[in-house]
Amino acid sequence: MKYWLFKTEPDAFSIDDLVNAPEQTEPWDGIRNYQARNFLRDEVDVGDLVFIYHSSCKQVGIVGLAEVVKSGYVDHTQFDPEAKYYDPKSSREKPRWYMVDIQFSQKFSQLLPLSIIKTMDDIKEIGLVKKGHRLSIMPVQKTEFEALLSRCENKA
DNA sequence: GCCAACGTTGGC
DNA sequence: GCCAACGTTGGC
Repeated sequence: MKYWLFKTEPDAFSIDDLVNAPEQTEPWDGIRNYQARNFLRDEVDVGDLVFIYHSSCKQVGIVGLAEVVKSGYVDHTQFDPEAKYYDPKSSREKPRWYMVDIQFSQKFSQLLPLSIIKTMDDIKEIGLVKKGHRLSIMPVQKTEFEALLSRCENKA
């Protein structure tokens, strides 16, 4: 099992939207970055755990946990000229972009702010704390995942 | 809204 | 294949 962190802008899609989604499950579409795509297509597996992270908003940080329920498949929105993430250079014969489905697992009673994550002694590798790392899909080491998770859950 | 740090594009 | 220009991300 692997661990991930997915960024989302809560104005577009928040943890509460995931809670309210049918079966609390949502396709994670719209990823248009090759490195992130490679993770979605090749490495994210059913059963992997995913931190949901709110970015570009007032309170930036980890807000909840989800589980992967469907591994990489073609993101059909790339073929739809009406869609926000339409990619005219992609084709059905050679699709460029992939997505996975995730299901809500839990919402933490308090958001774990990025500012706190940056001060945690045992959190040194996650992309969030590294300069200039902007990937919206990033792997999380098991040890760091566990440290972050316990920090989130102990903050009742 | 600013701006630093990336990623992508396209001319050569 | 280089690299300048441009677009995007995302914290602050």
